[in-house]
Amino acid sequence: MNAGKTARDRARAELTAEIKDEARRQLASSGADGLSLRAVARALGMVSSAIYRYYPSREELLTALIVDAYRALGAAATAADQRLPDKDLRGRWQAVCHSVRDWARANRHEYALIYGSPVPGYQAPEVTIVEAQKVPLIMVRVLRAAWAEGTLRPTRDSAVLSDGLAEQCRTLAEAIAPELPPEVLARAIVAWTQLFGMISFELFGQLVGSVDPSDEFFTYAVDVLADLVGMPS
Amino acid sequence: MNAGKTARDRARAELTAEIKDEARRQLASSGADGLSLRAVARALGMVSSAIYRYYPSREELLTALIVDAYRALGAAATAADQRLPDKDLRGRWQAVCHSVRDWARANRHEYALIYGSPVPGYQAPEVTIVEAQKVPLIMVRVLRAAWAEGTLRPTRDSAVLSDGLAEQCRTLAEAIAPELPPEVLARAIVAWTQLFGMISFELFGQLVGSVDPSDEFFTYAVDVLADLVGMPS
DNA sequence: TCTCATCACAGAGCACCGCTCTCGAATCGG
DNA sequence: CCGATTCGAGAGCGGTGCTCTGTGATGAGA
Repeated sequence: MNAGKTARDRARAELTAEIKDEARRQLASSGADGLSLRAVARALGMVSSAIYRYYPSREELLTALIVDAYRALGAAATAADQRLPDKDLRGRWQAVCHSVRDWARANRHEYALIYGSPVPGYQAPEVTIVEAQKVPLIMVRVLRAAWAEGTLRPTRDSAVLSDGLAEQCRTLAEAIAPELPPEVLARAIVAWTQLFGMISFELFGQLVGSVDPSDEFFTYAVDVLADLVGMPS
Repeated sequence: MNAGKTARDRARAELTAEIKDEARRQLASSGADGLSLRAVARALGMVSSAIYRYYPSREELLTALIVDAYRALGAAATAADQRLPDKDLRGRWQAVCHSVRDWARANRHEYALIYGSPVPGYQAPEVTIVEAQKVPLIMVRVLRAAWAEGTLRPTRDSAVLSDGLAEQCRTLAEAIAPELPPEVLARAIVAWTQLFGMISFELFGQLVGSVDPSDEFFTYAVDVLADLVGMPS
């Protein structure tokens, strides 16, 4: 893939990657706040102004790290899903949820970077939005499989969708899962927000004093969620 | 309350408050990252080093703002709960949930400060932990009222508590609600994490492209949650 | 009321940050 | 081989948190 490129081009691609790698290392050890272009430059033995030849600003570097983080998380979830037999729907659902948590715990600062408080004034470019949809899409994929099988259980409680919400869910369904009724999608979104809510609470220290360590609580909650969306047991 | 204090003491208390107020103003407009001691000092017409007589570091100022934010949120939730008749349990539950969201939307940066990614290396002092428990305690209070009435509905799905989780819930119950069985408390924690998960997703922009605006979704989800914890309808 | 310790504040300064500009050297395409 | 482009180094700007020092105001005890 580097064939036909000049030495300069190859050097540029390599350095761009090295800068990002070093930045990721610093992100992992000191968080997004502690990531400094000057420190990255220092670690790479170059002068700080040289970095700007590769990333025009600190924000662009962070964006690159954000995209990578979403990709890595999506890959982890996909792998977890595919590791189980297609027919084991509830198992797949649970595996996906657990893989997200495992990745988040293993990459706390990268998780915080993408699911923590956004930097004020930061406008997420299109590509990050696309990557961010990966995990929910995998969750929907499992749901679709269950729906296709006809084993997805109907909802059992009193909450009903308002007209506007049903409309939003139908619009969403058109884009990602045309056959799913709005009720199913609405519950999927509940499950989605719940999943990340738990993980954020655990990682951000809100669970200290209640269910910390939270392994068993997480397993339990994932089970509750599986029931909520109607996953067959 | 200032009686018996010297002029110096009163001036000190006043300035301490003024600094915090100005800091809160800056927090509201530019977020925690943008809060600068120097800017606060400038706005107050003093030199930056003078601030350190009142707050020994930026972190201490942030801690003061964090405590205030927890207090304000707790107060909002309490007020929402008390605004409804004691007997309207489901209404109280929903009102508390909505009040949290409303407060968060009206004070985005303060919400991000307390429920977003924590500053790396930041150790929450005891007082913030106490204040942080206010909202979940109010939720538990409504639950206890329903339990006392005998109208709390039993759980209806397949998820069962593991031994360790049941033990954690019992320990927690001893501290805050001795009569509640672990199953109820476990579900309350699910609801708690779900509530803040939704709000964070909404405020941090993760809902863009699915259910944004999310008013109706939130109302729906709160209803689902009420069912989940067994709130009578 | 005088005295002396304590306190508040201004200012200078340190080390860091993101970012810009300039300049000479290396590299490239024609 | 030559002109154009790219690159790295360095200096510099304005900002940050924080420390230190000197000076004047304030307060409590004699």
